[in-house]
Amino acid sequence: MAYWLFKTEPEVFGIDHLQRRPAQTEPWDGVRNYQARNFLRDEVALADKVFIYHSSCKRVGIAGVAEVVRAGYPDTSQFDPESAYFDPKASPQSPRWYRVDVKFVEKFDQVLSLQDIKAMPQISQTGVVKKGSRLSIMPVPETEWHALYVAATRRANGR
DNA sequence: GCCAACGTTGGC
DNA sequence: GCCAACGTTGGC
Repeated sequence: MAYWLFKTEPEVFGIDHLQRRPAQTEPWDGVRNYQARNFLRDEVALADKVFIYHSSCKRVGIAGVAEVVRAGYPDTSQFDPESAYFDPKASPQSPRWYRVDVKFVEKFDQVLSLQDIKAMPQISQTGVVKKGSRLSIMPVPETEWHALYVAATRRANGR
């Protein structure tokens, strides 16, 4: 099993939206970056765990956890001329963009802030701490996942 | 709203 | 295939 971090703008779709979805499940679509696409298509697997990261908002950081319930398959929004994610160069015969389905697992009582994450000496690989990292789908090394998870739940317990 | 960093586009 | 111009991301 692998671990990931997915960025999202909580005003558009955040951990609360995911929790309220039917079956608490949602297709993670609209990713239009090749490096992120490659992860979704080739590497993100069933049962992988995902940190939901809130960006471009007041409380930037990791808000909770989701689980992959369907591995990569074509993002149908690329075929829909009505969609903001429409891509005229894509076709069902040769899809360009992929998505996975994720299911809500838990929401942390408090967001583990980017500031706190950057202050953790054991976090160096997870892209979010790197300057200029704009990837919206990024791998999290297992050891860093566990450290982040402990930090997030410790905060949630009020210490 | 600013601006640095990055990805993409397109002329050549 | 280079690279300048442009658009977007995202923390602050």
